Amino acid sequence: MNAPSVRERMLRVREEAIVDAVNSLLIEKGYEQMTVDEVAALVGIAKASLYKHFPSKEALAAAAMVRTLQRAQAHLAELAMRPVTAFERLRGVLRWIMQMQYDGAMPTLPSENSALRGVLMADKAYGSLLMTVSETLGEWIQQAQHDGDLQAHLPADVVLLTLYARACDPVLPLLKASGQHPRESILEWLEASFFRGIAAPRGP
Amino acid sequence: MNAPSVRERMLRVREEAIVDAVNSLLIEKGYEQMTVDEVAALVGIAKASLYKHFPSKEALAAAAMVRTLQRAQAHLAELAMRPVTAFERLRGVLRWIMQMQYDGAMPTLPSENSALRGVLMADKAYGSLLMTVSETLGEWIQQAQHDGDLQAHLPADVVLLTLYARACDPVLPLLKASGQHPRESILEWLEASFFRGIAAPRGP
DNA sequence: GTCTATATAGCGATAGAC
DNA sequence: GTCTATCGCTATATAGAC
Repeated sequence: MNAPSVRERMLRVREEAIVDAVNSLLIEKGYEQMTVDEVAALVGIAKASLYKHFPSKEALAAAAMVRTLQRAQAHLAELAMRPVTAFERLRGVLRWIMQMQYDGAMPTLPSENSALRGVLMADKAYGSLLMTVSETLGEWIQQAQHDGDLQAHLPADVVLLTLYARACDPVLPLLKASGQHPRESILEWLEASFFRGIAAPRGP
Repeated sequence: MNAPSVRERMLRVREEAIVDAVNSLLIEKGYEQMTVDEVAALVGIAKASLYKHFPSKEALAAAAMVRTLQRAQAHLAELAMRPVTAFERLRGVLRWIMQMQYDGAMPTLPSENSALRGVLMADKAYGSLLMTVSETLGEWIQQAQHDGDLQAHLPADVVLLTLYARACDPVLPLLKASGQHPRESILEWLEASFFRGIAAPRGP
């Protein structure tokens, strides 16, 4: 293959800037309240120019969510290379989710009745990425259960959904917004409550 | 005070029907995707008539959410009369939330970037109700920590938010929608993961 | 208070010049 | 491929008759 031409590279840079803008608006306002006019204004180009790159608002949002999933996948690949237990890898995933959320870099996954949900379910790239990621996580979950680090009686899909749900949990952003606790405390409390719950350990 | 007149009672019945419709549409589609036309159609009256009862779409949603909070408060009052520990009362609250969610009777609390959030924060009735409920729950949380049933090192506001977050957690509806597990299993798994987490109990 | 009909505004998407 | 200007639709909210 030839090296990308100058035109192609400029195109990619421009589209990356667009996806950046979409991403931050998705984080700030969510899909429904994000307007294409705002995206154009944030990128600094006219709305009509946006539509030369992406055919619809839905495609804009899908591109942003696909990029987030790609970054998640890249982080999984890093974790997979570390010589640690499956449990430690899952812990790493949770930390990554929470750090992204804390830093305001994670567009919250669409909950049940969001219009974005329908958009993503119709997007093939998103769907296949999600399947790949889920398979990797599913293997780690089963391994961690086999190692005796996760409760073995919980179905793997329950654990997987519980983990995904941390990406759209309002607790972390609300605690951050309250300004009453330092970052590390918040991350530790939420990690602990994810793995150990909030109840006191039982006596003998 | 005099007994309510026939007119007043009809008014209340009509408005109750409106709130019912709003509630089910909020559950089904969420605030942004719910249209006032749909509400009117579901109630069976003209849209203009709706606006004689409620001044805006925001007021419609707020009324529905206030009623949900009132029902929550009523359930708290029931729980407060039972001769059980604070921990058991909190467990009862969690079960109530999950049962409402499972039965499709709970409009999911608005997460960070929903327009509904701004609506509710501006609503005085909702705000004062929320404060009352939070105070009751806060007392139970502190009592349960004092009893040694909840981890004492977790700040009460973290526990409170974690509990509230169960009301907008997508895990339960997704598990229900998957159709792979019976209702009671789902409720038990989620209750257990809330209090005990998903990790296996530690060693020695 | 209920209706039909309409005003008003915002937004997704497009036309057409350059 | 970028722009300005505009279309077309939908949704909130209101006017005015009964």
